[in-house]
Amino acid sequence: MPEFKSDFLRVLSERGFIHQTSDDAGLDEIFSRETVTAYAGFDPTAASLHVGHLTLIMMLYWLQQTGHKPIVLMGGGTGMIGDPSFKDEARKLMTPDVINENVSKLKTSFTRYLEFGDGPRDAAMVDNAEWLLQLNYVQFLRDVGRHFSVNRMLSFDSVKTRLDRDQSLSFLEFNYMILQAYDFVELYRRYGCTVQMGGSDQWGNIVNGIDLGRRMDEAELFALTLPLLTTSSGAKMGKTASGAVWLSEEMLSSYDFWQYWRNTEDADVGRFLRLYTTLPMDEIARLESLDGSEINEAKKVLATEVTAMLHGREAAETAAETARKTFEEGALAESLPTVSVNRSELAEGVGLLSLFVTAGLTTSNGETRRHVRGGAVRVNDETVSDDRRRVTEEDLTSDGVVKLSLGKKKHVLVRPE
RNA sequence: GGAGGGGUGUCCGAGUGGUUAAAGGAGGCGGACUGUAAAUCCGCUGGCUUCGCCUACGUUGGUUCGAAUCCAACCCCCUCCA
Repeated sequence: MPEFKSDFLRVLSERGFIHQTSDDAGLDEIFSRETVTAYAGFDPTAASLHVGHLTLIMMLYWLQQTGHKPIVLMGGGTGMIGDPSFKDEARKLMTPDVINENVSKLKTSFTRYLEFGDGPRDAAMVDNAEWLLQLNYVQFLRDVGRHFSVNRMLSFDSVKTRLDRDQSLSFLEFNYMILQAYDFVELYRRYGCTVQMGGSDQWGNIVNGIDLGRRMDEAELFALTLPLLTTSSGAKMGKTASGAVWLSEEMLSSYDFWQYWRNTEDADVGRFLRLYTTLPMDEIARLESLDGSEINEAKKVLATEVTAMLHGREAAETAAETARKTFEEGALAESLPTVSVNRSELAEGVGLLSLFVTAGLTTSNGETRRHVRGGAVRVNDETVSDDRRRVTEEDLTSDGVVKLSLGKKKHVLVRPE
């Protein structure tokens, strides 16, 4: 691994952020010489970012911390098309309404990581809909399209899977990389942005932007990509049964977010501490060297630190404390996720099956029933074997709640109202 | 526009008239073992008022006692030709 002069690249390098750059020496040069403006793009394909985006966000964080200017580019325009890179088939087109809504929701996730403002090093949030939606087709083709060779575009790995599998790649999708390339040039013109960062799957798109910048403006632009993250056992980051591990509190509680990190595989602890926390390297080295069950301490630190950055220190401490009480004392923690039921309903008795659905632990009565058969369902820590069991006021503990558990890890409190 | 191929459950993928809620795999969940880990083994994996009923194999109709399987029309995708 090369030695870098610039603070930014040194931090990224020692923490394992760098997969590939277009020019190690050139990047190092500009980062040590001046305040660099760099951007990363996020497409509004869902109403929340997920853990997979976190690496890129952390990269932007370090960029700002080491004295440079990050730009968060929302893909309000490119979202109208959909990135075909490495996808097996075309995504469904999203309606402009959904895109706009997603764009506005995604913005909130960045506020804890970056300081936005108008200063030279303040982060900026830009939406490429601003320029992409007004392009004049023929003019665009003449200005930008003439710089692209279809022969070359077809040779990119990112579209090869589609072509090799004889699946259609629509002209619409084929244009995605041109628009992303154009974004880079537009940001260079507007903000003097010279670096684009992204996942390794974006390499082709980014390099296209670099070429286009050179051809149109004789600009010297750079690419910096991140490794595509998987867990040690090869699973993609951030996938669970209930879907992705979302960053939005609305879509995933801070307690569940904390739990996700707490359950990190041993082999990933060090890597994740470096990537997703801001702890000093020697502290990470110490945590990482813990053996056997002691590594659980490191996992708790990891979970708390990552949660603190996203949801705030207080929420993280609460989640940690809730987990400690629940798992280590077996006690009933007040702050477990809670659902409320009508008190009069409870007086009559609520069916266990549907109560689990209400609590969000299962998605159907049938699923609950299967879990009962499998011995996974507990009420106040007692295994339930009768799927017709009803939950009544008599099940209320001295704390006035009923604790429902699915398996060893998922718990929800039911509170009468 | 013409010729051919295809659309199956979360995904991949078998199935070409009946015991098919649909093989197999992946993924996911649960159980055992552990350390809220990994690996391993076992179970589950459409819904419901569950000895039964309902929905489901691109859509809509039809043939039949009976269809994912046969027929017709339509929609979408792919390949080649124009």
